[in-house]
Amino acid sequence: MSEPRTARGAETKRRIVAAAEEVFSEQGYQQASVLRITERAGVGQGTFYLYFASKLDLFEALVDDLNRRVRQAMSEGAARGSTRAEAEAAGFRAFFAFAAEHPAVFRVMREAEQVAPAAMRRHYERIAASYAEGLEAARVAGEIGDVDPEVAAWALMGIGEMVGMRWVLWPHQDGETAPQVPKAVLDQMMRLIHGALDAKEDA
Amino acid sequence: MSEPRTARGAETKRRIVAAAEEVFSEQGYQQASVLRITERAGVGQGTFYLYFASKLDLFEALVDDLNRRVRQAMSEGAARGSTRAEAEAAGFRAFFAFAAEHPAVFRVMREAEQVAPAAMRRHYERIAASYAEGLEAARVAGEIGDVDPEVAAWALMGIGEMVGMRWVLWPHQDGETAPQVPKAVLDQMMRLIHGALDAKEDA
Amino acid sequence: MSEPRTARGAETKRRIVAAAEEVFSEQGYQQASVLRITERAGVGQGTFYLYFASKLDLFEALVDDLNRRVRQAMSEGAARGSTRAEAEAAGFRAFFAFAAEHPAVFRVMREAEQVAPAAMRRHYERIAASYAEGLEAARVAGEIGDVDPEVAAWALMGIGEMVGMRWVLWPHQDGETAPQVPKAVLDQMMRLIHGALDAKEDA
Amino acid sequence: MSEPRTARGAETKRRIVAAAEEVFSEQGYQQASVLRITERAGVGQGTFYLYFASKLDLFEALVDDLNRRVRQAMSEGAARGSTRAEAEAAGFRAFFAFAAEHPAVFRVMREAEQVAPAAMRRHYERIAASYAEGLEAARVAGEIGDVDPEVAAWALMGIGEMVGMRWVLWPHQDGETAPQVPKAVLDQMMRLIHGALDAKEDA
DNA sequence: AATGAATGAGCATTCATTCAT
DNA sequence: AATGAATGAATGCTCATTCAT
Repeated sequence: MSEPRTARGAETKRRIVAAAEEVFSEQGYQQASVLRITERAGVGQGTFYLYFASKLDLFEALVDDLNRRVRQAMSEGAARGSTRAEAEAAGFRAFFAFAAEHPAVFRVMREAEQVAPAAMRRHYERIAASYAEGLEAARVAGEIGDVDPEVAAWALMGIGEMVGMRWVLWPHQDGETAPQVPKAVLDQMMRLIHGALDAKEDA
Repeated sequence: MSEPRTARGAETKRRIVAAAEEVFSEQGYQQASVLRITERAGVGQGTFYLYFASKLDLFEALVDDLNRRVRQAMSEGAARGSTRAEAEAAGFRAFFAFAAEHPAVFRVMREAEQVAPAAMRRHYERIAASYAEGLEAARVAGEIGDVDPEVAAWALMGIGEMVGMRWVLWPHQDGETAPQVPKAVLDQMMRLIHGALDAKEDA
Repeated sequence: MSEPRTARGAETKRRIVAAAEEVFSEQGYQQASVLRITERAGVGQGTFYLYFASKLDLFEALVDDLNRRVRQAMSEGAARGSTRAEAEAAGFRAFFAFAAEHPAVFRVMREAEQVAPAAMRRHYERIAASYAEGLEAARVAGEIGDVDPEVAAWALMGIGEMVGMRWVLWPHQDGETAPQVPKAVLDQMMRLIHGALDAKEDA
Repeated sequence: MSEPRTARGAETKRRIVAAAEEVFSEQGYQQASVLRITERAGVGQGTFYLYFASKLDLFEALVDDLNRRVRQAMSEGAARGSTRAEAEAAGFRAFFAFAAEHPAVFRVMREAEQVAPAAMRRHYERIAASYAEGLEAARVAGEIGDVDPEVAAWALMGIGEMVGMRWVLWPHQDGETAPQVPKAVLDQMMRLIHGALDAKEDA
């Protein structure tokens, strides 16, 4: 197992990761045998071990890859909002859109709890850190109330996860056009979030 | 496979379910072989199939069982609060306490996404329905703002899940005394929730 | 395991044998578990071992039982023919009728080759002996040619088996009315047999 | 499971089929575990599933393989006879010789009744069709009487089966030199057959 | 006489991984 | 770089049989 040394090798590795995302997402970690992944990728079974030390190694690589891509999508989304509140909503919209395209971001991550716990923690911690950073800046700028950025970050992430699972993943039938979270739901959700963050004092 | 017809049989079945909660939680669905479960339960391997049609059948039974118990714990907890806000906080505390005792409520459920998706949906839907009912009553009574009870229910559940995973499950080392969510975190979390629900108007 | 000592016990044993004929015939020796047989018989699983030492013991008992009954049916059939030729045809007709009612006489016997070879040999040898005896008497009486009764007996039995399998067993769908060998086929078959037996000289 | 793509693979598959004929014949379908077959073939247990989808799949392949070989042997045998009657006797001799070498042709086929009924029917139907064709030609040529070729074909096949079982299979002890049907028995049998087929008129 | 509970041996099948080419 | 062949450990499940009641 080693890094590809030629363009052909790099392409082969890329195809294996792409196949893995599909197969892990459709069938879960255990059902997704190395054979099925290599068949989907159109390479021989032995080829797998040129680029990955083990099935678990590939899984962890996929977790990290998904994490990188979902954060990228979210920050690009958020960049399109002109106000803080708009950026926030746009970030969530981008997350839901990514999840609709890549249900693996739910399915693989949830299974990762048992399969690759460290990789799974990294995933959530990175997203939370990113949220927390934005919240802290907003707090300092007085755009939101005096909330604890870390707790708020995890709370917001939990809301996104659960709403996404409920309104993106579950209506999603494999092969069907990916659904969007209904506008009314998204609006209600953002209203709750703004209420939570704007709170200046409380009981 | 059938229901036990004697007291001895009922006791045997109970021991298998208890063993399964431990083993599934520690090792995950795939690693938790039927042999390991029956050894933990102290019964023969074949005995398993007197009471469960398959390993999956037991898993689904466990999901439903955990769901029943966690809802029971939450409603008992909530009953101890005298005001609505106190009841809410007490419900979350009860949830976190249950999760500390039964980490399976996170681990098994997350894995259920791939293993027994229908059972897993039932779990979340039942909890959400319970939350939504309480929120609707509070809304009608004017105790909270004019929120959509269903969206709010899923949002609250997401917060509980994520905070629980971060502050109960992760610090939890198997065998070690079960941790509590730090008071400061719980307070911050409740403050966010109250802010979200009390919102009277919004952008 | 022992003989029943009461009328109730005798009835229980009878029900087990009757259930076994059905289940062995439908599912084969291996698929026919003791549990399935006792369920069909409407008795408890342990009850089986009051009357049979093992599953194999029951199977052998069933082979012998079927053998007794098929020979009984054939000799009763043959007794209805007034001439030798008529008796012969009537014997075959009775065999086919029995086989239609009791496909086990094919299915169980064929499987017995591997499961209980001694019992299976007894079955064929007894029928052959019976045929041979009749043929020898007919030969002495000059009713048939100078054939070797033993070879002829096995040949006739082979014809009956194969024609029965082809025209009784195969058209037979479980649950459907039992078929008869078409008259034209039976006539052709008897013509061949008479030709074979009447042969006085040959190349 | 797929066809071998290299010479090495083809050789491995061949060894598995050869081992299967022995083991199925000696021990029967159920006792012949995949492990026992692969041990006899000298390959790993998993290798089996490279070439066969299941134990049953191999069994059916073996039934078809035996059928092909026994028909080949019979037609080669028959080709050595110069007259029709001689060809017929030579065909039976070839069948008995094959059966002596390959008792599986009885044992496997008889068990196939329960295990793989469709494959077993194919076996008998192919042989019968072959017989019937020859008989029809002989009938048209006036070499035999006016018999129904299909009924006669099944009758002849039944004779061959039963005589073969009685005088080839049963005297056969595994490992011992393969027996031949005694000449006297074969002569008697052919005499019966000629009598049957030459019949010009009958009741 | 009858039975339901219990068991452990046995088996078909899957699969991650290694290796020779 | 690529691959198909090979493997053996692991596992879910079945089942004949025993036994306490």
